[in-house]
Amino acid sequence: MKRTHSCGGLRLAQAGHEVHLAGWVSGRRDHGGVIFIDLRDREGVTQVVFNPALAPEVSALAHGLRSEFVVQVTGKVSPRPEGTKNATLTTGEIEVLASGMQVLNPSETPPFPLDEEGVNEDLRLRYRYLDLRRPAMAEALRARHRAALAIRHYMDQKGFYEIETPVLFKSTPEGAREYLVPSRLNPGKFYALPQSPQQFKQLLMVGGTEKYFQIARCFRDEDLRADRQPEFTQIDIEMSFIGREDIYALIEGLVQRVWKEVKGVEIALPFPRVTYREAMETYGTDKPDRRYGLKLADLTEVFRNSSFKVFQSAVVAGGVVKAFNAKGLAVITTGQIEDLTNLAKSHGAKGLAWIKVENGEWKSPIVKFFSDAEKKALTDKLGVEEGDLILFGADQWVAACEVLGLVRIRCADYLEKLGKLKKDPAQLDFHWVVDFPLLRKDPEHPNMVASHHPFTAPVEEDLPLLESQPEKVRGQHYDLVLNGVELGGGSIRIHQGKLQDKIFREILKLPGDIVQSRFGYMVEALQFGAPPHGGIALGFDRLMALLLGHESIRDVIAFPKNARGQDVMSGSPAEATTRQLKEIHIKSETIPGA
RNA sequence: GGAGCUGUAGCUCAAUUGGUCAGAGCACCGCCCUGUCACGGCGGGGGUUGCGGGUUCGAGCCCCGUCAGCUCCGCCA
Repeated sequence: MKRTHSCGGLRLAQAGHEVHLAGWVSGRRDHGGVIFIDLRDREGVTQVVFNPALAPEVSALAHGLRSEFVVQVTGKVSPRPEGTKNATLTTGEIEVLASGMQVLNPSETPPFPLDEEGVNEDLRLRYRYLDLRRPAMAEALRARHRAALAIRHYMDQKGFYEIETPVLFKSTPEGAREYLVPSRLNPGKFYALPQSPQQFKQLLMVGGTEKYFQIARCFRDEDLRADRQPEFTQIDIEMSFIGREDIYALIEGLVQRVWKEVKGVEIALPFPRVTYREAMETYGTDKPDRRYGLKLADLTEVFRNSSFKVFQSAVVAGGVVKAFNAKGLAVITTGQIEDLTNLAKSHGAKGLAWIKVENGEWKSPIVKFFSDAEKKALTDKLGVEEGDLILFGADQWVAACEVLGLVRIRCADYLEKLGKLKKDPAQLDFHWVVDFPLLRKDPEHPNMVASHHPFTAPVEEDLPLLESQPEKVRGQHYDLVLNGVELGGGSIRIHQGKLQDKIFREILKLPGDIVQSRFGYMVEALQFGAPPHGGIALGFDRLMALLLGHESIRDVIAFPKNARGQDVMSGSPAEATTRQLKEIHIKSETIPGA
């Protein structure tokens, strides 16, 4: 053994013991005579003292130590002299008086300091193996391991089996764009990497497994975000003979366990339920951040007969007028108003109407169109006061809500920077969003499409509406939301083959041959006595980011990709050779001769 | 596909209206220093201001283009 203790473990109790430590030099203070080295491993830091009076040869050697050298030290644990204890270190009561030292490996000068925050992320990713030595990253990996263990213990206690499902799967083009994997043995054919183990976990239920879970890697070839990676990890769960309430109870217990074991934080149960309709009406999103107000109000009736044509015509067209009061944001700059307008426009709005209330005056390009009655209704409904900013949306219901929902979030950011609003990460507003519509209209599609996926079961009492008013049918779907982040979602599935087939053919109107080739085996499986079943998937990376207070899931993944899906350390993705391409029967447009 | 922000030493950043502005701290190298923990002192090296054009007597600063990183919109059944 190269060491007898970790660099985080020594206390006064070990005083007088001869120990071996090994680790990285994280700092040195060379006084010419005595030299102090902070020796770091993943458990902590211990001060090593080289005293020329006690160990002249070793001390001479210690002059040559530099940052990130890997060394092994032999010495005696000694209480620090009075007045030199360091309360910021867990090992601060003691130090190790070196009697021997060996450099196990020297190091180049690190390209960035490992003891400071705020280093350019691109550089950190390029040297991820150094970045991972930083205590914050070491802590993230430790916590992630703890969380995974807590999940496995909890799921085992609840009677679940952890079962692996294939990574080489089949393309199901309805959902997210997939990564394709060419098959060498089957020229011209491709696997696809799963966007989730959805179909396999349902087939496990048909297979009588009853309770399945998996900490599963999933793949989606879509554009990246701070909370989206091309490969990410889901806590995937499915169970038989259950209803929605069973899933809520299971997941609430799971989340409670994880927060308790990793953070020591007690979470109150049960989580509140919010309907999709209510979330959209009030917050303009199906994953609301309810830690702050800025709630949306409906003003459709106020402007039904307005002389302001933009609002009035939206109502005539069957739409709505919505608004919210960004309390205290009248100090907004012209540039910020322009940003908000661009945000609204990029989401399909024609513009963004606003009113600033400053010095007792309503300042706005549109206020001249408002009657006194309309102004009074606004004041009453939105609680308008000096210093407020009112923002409007007028469109079809979903569009108006969503645009204002985005604007609301951006306004909250502005208010937070002004110190007028606080989004406290310690406040944990878990809630379920329920009663989603089963189907929705998609502008790029002639028919209705599944709001989530086509295996979601309709709410039973809505079944009679499936043919007559499909848009009114609610799905047995549920999302788990925390502080404006969708942590996960799932549903009770359709378990009757006939109903599943009807959804594919008659409601989603997929061509018969497509249904057969893509989902035939699913429909067939459901016809062999599939049990009623349902499940959920939680985003493990997002969960960890929220748990540890990180903005980006990249900070809780050991080797993440950048915003272009590249690993800048290894240089992936990279070109393939002509020979490789030939083997898998691929011709490249960008590689000559391939 | 679109929008915004950013790009100056190894790192984090500064440089008034375009005018000795190529700078600081840390890091690095050398010398000194026996109780520091952000050790201290003296000295030193280090730059194609992302890249390419343009305007100007003069560009880190203004204009155009381009590249890269991040964030957001679209996208994410």
